[in-house]
Amino acid sequence: MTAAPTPSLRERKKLRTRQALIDTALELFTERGFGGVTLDELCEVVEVSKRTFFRNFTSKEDVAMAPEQDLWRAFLEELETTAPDGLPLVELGRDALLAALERMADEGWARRVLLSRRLAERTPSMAAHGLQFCEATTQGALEILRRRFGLGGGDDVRPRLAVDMLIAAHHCAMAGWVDQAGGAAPPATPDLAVRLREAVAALPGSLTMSVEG
Amino acid sequence: MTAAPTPSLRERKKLRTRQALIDTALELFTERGFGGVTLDELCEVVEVSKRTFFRNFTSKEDVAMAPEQDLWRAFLEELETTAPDGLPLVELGRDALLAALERMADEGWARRVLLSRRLAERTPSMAAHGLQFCEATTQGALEILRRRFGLGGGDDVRPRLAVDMLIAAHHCAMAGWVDQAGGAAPPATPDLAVRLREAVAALPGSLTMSVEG
DNA sequence: TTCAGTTATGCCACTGAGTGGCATAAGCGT
DNA sequence: ACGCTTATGCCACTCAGTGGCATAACTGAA
Repeated sequence: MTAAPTPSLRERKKLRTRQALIDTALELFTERGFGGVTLDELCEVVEVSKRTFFRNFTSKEDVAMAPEQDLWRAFLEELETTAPDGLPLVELGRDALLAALERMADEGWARRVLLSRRLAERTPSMAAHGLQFCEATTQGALEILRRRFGLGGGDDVRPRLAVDMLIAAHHCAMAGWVDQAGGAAPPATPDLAVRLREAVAALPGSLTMSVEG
Repeated sequence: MTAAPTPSLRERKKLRTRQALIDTALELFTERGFGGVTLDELCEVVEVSKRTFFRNFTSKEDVAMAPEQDLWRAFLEELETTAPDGLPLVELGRDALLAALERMADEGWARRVLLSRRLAERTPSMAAHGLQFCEATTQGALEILRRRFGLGGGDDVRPRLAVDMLIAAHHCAMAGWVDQAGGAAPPATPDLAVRLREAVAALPGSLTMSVEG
């Protein structure tokens, strides 16, 4: 929609090293664990100075969480351009997230996210970094909602709760998707979309659910 | 209920240095910012070796988030001993959290949490650490629910969503409480309890809320 | 009080993440 | 071929966090 077809050689080169860093990092971390790989090693493999690494990513955790960050960035963009429709806020967000998900269909995004999540499960600092980015996305989403629709003014906590619910549903969907992917079939983004719909649909039930039943 | 009245001199000493580290850390961080204070400085003020610091806390962020961790620990204990009652899961959790909150009424807990949250607002790594601890608490809560009530077996996502909703409500309550506390009156835990009740009560409305209304 | 046994602490050296400064090379427009 | 911009490389540095080992402090019993 907005991107140029060929964003100049310099840009492409930068993007390529960035991608190489992400892919190599996921590979090495998966092989020997997050703590078992130093940045110096990673940089040596990719043939890049450590200084360059930190111009592309904010931290060691950041490079391994990059795939998910792409999704959230796309989500905010979708939320920015989507039509109100009078839908419930949660469903509005859900549709924006689904649209963002469809944009990720290309290349090996699914594979990368899968590796990233598996890593995050056994690496607290990665999990923390991911959650922090979710929080930042929440803030961004609320800002958009406030600006576009005038929501969240004063002390109305409902928009915030609605966005948090959506993200909770996403976490559930992602967790189930990652677990399922352990078996034979390589996981695909459509599967994740289905799970997200299910999780959002389960929200009302989980609100009223009681311990016996 | 379970604690001993005087847990031996050694224990008390340990607790004292721990508390001194927390208080001094909050003080110094508030004064000069999280990044503006090195652990060596902190340890020098408290007259403790850096090695000792890391026997009490897992990281620099950890010491500043200790007050909130106490709350979550108490929450899990309450959840462990609370009666089912046939209440909705979210309300069960809410009551456990309220009970935990009442346990925090003593001393300057409110003041410490306030400082901690203010710090976390402008220190991403602290926010991340806090979120990660919430996530760990969620896992712990789900484990308790599964063990005590057989919930969450198979692929039922509802318990997980319910717990996440509770935590989202808590975040809202906490955020509002911290903002309000900026004025004159020093904030108290009862105020936080009220806000938590309100936030939980707002959950159904936020689920159905639409953009025009 | 003394004497073991336990446990917290201090000290020291070390790894590795992350930063700042500055020179250089690579892409870019003319 | 020429400057101009921008990414990169290199170097030295700070500081968080860890491991090992000696020592001091507490504890419980003789």
